[in-house]
This record gives sequence, C-alpha cells and structure tokens, in this order.
Amino acid sequence: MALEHLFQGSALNAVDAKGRVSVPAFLRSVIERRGDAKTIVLAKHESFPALSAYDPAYAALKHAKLERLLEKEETSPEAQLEYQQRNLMAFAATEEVPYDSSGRIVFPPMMRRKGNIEDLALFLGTGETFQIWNPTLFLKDRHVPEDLKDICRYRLEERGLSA
Amino acid sequence: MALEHLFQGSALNAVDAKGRVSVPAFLRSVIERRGDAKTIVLAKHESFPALSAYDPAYAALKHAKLERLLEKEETSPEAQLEYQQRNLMAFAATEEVPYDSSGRIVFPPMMRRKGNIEDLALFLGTGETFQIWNPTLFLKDRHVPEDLKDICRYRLEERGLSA
DNA sequence: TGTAGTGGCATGAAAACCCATTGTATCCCC
DNA sequence: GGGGATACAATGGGTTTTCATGCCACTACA
Repeated sequence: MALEHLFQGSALNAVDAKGRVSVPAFLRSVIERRGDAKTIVLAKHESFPALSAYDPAYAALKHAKLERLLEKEETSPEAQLEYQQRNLMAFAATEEVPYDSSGRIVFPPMMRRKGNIEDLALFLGTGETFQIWNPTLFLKDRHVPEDLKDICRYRLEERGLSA
Repeated sequence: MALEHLFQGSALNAVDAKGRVSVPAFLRSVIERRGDAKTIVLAKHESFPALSAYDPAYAALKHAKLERLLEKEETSPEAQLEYQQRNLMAFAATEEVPYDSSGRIVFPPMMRRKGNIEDLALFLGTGETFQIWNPTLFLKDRHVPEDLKDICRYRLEERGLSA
C-alpha cells in the first residue's frame, strides 16, 4: 500500500442549488495521476460528521487488502461474517460519482445528508484520502485542532464570509 | 484475482407482478466492462438470507480459484469431497439470467423464494459481487451494521415508503 | 381459446452534458 | 515594477439523454 501521489491542501467551494461542487483542481490532479478514472468515491467518515473521499484505485487497493486478510485467517463463521460486513461497508455504503469536464460532481442526496453538507464544502487533503466537511460543523467540532480551524476561518474570510 | 471494475453503491427497485426488476444501471455497466455478456448469475448467499449475484466472468474466476485450492491441498478424500460440494454449490445451485434491452431481469421463482424477494429489491455492491435483499429482512437482520440499515431506510424514504 | 410467460414500446422523472460567464492568478511585455 | 493580456478554475443556467417502470402486443402451450 504505497500510493505515490498524496492528497494535500485545503479549499472551500460552493454547493449550488442542484447540489453540485467543483472538486478542487489540486485534488483532481492527484486522482488522475493515481489512475485514469475521472471519478471519486464518497463515504460517510467513520468517526467525523463529514464525508471521506478517494479515487477508485484506492478503493480497489482497500478491497485487495480485505481479501488477503480473509485468506490468511481461519475461515470460521465469525471471520466470514466480519469480512462480509466490512465489504458491505466498503462498497455498499459508498457511492462513486464522476466529475465532468469542468471538474464538478453532484452530491448524491444520501451522501449530502450523511455528510451534513449544505451550501459550502470544505475539502481537506489527508494523504491517501481527503475529507469533505460542512465548514460550520468543522468549526464546532471539539475534536478538531484549533490550527485547523484557523485554516477554515481563513477560507471563509477569503470569501467574505464571517464564520 | 484482481478484477479491475468493482460493484459499488446501492439502489432499491420495484419487482413487478411478473417478477421483473431493473438491474441498476451502475451495476450493469460494471458487468459489461468485465465481459461482454448481458447476463447475471444468481445464487443463494452463503451467510445471509439474501441473494448473491455476479457476472459470468466472475463465475469463471471463482471456478479457477476452487481448482487451485484443490491442487494446493492434499488430495485426501475429505478435501476431494469438500471440493465437489463447493463446486456443486458454485454451479448447480446458481441460475444465469439475461437482462433485456431495458436492463430488466426476471427472477426465476426458485431464486425469488430462496432470496425471500417480494415486491422490492435492495441492490448492494460488495466489490467483486453484489447482493440482492428484501429490504424488510435487511432491516431485521441483526448481523447488518446500523449504518447500512440507514442506507436502506433512506432508499425507502426516497420512494415515500415508511419502513 | 384462455392464460402465462416474453419481448418491445412509451412515459415521466432524474441525471449527465454542454455552453457561457465570472473571477483570479500568472505571465509577458513594456 | 506596472499594466495588460492570458489561461485556468469555479459557478450558473439550460438542454439532451438515460433510467426505471408501466403498458401493450405477441407467442406458446394447455
């Protein structure tokens, strides 16, 4: 599991009435260097009230990892069940969305709700994946370090928005 | 075993009086990218009260995998028997059904019964394969993680159905 | 001749696509 | 170093295409 290109940086983009957002160009360039797909995979983040996102190539890697884990371990009913559940979470609980020539995706309504996304989307690179937050929730979350919140505040200011 | 295209996402479709369902387009596109068949293979899921489904190309892969497993292990009578049983399950206990130009399959009555499918079919991608559930049973199953049930509830809501 | 299974067609809703415009950062020339 | 021009990113709107699904017509078998 060594992906050469990593997601990094931050951006704050608008979500329009149709639920569309521009995926920041610097994230798109990573996706396209990792593979040749022009799509991103969306999932509910497992510990934050936000979305987790990555490219299809990363999803495939994750799957291969799970498979190897299963083959190594005993094929006991418990191990089987655990495998089934993780596989379901990894694939059924995610949605793959393409972005168009101008780099925009439309949020599937379910994901938009699960990620609490309203009219602004904060993109944060985290290496192998990136996150998409509602900036308001980001500032409220007590698990987020103050320095990161400063970034969010800065991005808001940039747009002439208070907080 | 490295399939490039993976089944992912979820959908809830209606089963009509004749037992026909639309296979979601995003699953069909994976099937057609994996091979050129416009058919799906149905089987009773080995640990859930639901159906497991995949494309013919994957069935071939599965067969090859079983063969390799047999070659690796001792060809003891027990191993032989185990192989025979699994092979039977993989092929005799499955049904291959074509989908028409509008993407619809007809559930073979036996499969419909084995999978407990009534008038709604919940499709769930799981990477190499996908599952087809009766949404009511899905919500009742205690092995299904709550996050996934939320997805099912959301899909029902989308259709204006309670639960 | 009725009935059941199959295949194709029609429709309404939703999603993908395309084009235009704005804003911003960059580059080049003066 | 300043000013204009250029390229790319983000966003708004409208139009076309696709999807799911109901409906009807045809065939086969009883």
